[in-house]
Amino acid sequence: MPSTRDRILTATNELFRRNGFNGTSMKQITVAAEVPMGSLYHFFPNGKVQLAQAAIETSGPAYQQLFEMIAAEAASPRGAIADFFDGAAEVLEATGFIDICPIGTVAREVASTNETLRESTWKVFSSWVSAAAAHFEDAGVPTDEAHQLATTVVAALEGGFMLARAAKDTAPLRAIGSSIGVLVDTTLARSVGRTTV
Amino acid sequence: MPSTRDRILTATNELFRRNGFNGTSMKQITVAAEVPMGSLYHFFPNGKVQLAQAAIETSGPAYQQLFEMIAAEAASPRGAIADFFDGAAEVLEATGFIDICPIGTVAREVASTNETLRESTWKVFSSWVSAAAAHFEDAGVPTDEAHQLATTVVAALEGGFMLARAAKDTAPLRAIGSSIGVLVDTTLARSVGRTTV
DNA sequence: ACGCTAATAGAACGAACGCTCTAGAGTGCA
DNA sequence: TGCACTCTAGAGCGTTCGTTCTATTAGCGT
Repeated sequence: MPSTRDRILTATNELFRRNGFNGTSMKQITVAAEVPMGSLYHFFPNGKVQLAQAAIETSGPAYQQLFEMIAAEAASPRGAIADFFDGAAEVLEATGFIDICPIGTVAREVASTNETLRESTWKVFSSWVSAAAAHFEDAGVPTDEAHQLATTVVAALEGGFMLARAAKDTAPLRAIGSSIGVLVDTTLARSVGRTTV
Repeated sequence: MPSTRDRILTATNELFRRNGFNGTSMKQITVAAEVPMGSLYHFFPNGKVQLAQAAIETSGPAYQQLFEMIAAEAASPRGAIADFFDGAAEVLEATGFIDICPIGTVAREVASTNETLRESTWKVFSSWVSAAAAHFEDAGVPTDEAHQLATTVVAALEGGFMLARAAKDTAPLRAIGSSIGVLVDTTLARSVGRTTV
């Protein structure tokens, strides 16, 4: 049995994946985490925003670690991209199209209404972009171009989650993965061509 | 002064852009639309879901019309892409980073909780994809590939909205626009090469 | 055994939620 | 003028929201 605090964070992220920030109530979280109200406010005395921030900033690095693991096992950047999108598609199907990324949903919900949470979401996204950009740089893509490509990959992934859930079908996600794979490959080929010659 | 019904729909979409579906209350809508509660339920007797559905399904075609206008004025598919993303970036800046697309936010909020609204959001997205795919086909891209590319463009656009709002900066959106422009160009070049030879 | 702090437990608060209801104002046709 | 119907108007319904509150129960160093 994980610690009370961990159970709260896990339950929060899981509920955010289904219902988002505004669609999730504190009561729901206590039920899902099997924790009394008092414990919730004991660990997060500043309430829902503080809890959401903690949930975002713990799940962010967790996803990044997952990405790194997939990237390490893949034979090439393009292979890693394919594994990302295919893996995401499988998770979507397995979970009945619950959102994969709780952060994307929350990001759009709170961007205009809560500066604290907006900054948290961006902190996570930008760290993902930096991590992906580093891999593209390693493969020979110039810094600026690598960063741009990494930004596109993250955007396409999040956009893919949205379309696949709206469609209740993984086809859009797989199509996007294929397109992004092509983009990564052509970008790499162009960069290597330039730097090698 | 637009009709009461139109004022309600406009106010609803505007509030959805800021606060999403769950973050917007019926009371807020009556205030923004300058309409009494009675009128709201007169035009949308089935309540918030019916109102949201109407808002989504009226704004969807409106955006599509805007897309078509931009596409018609652009010199090439790639130019159209650039105009889309640059235009979106300018709107974001001008409005203080209020969401451009109310549908994307709502889509992720309700996908797991309301089948009616999920279907509405997908109806809109898939019509956008079809419209974009038609343009790529006109430019010589085979049907399947055109559809895949169009899906990617929509996903990248929505993902770009998310990142730009989270960052409070249009740089991610512009970077993504540039990448997608490259992708469109290479796909077109490859298709034309194949079909011409 | 004691005292102190961390954590558990859930009832209860005022505010806000989506929605219903009844009453009246406006409009067009006979 | 009188009738029928659409629309306006907002108070008030029961429910749920995020949060606070007081009380009780573990865990642990001494």
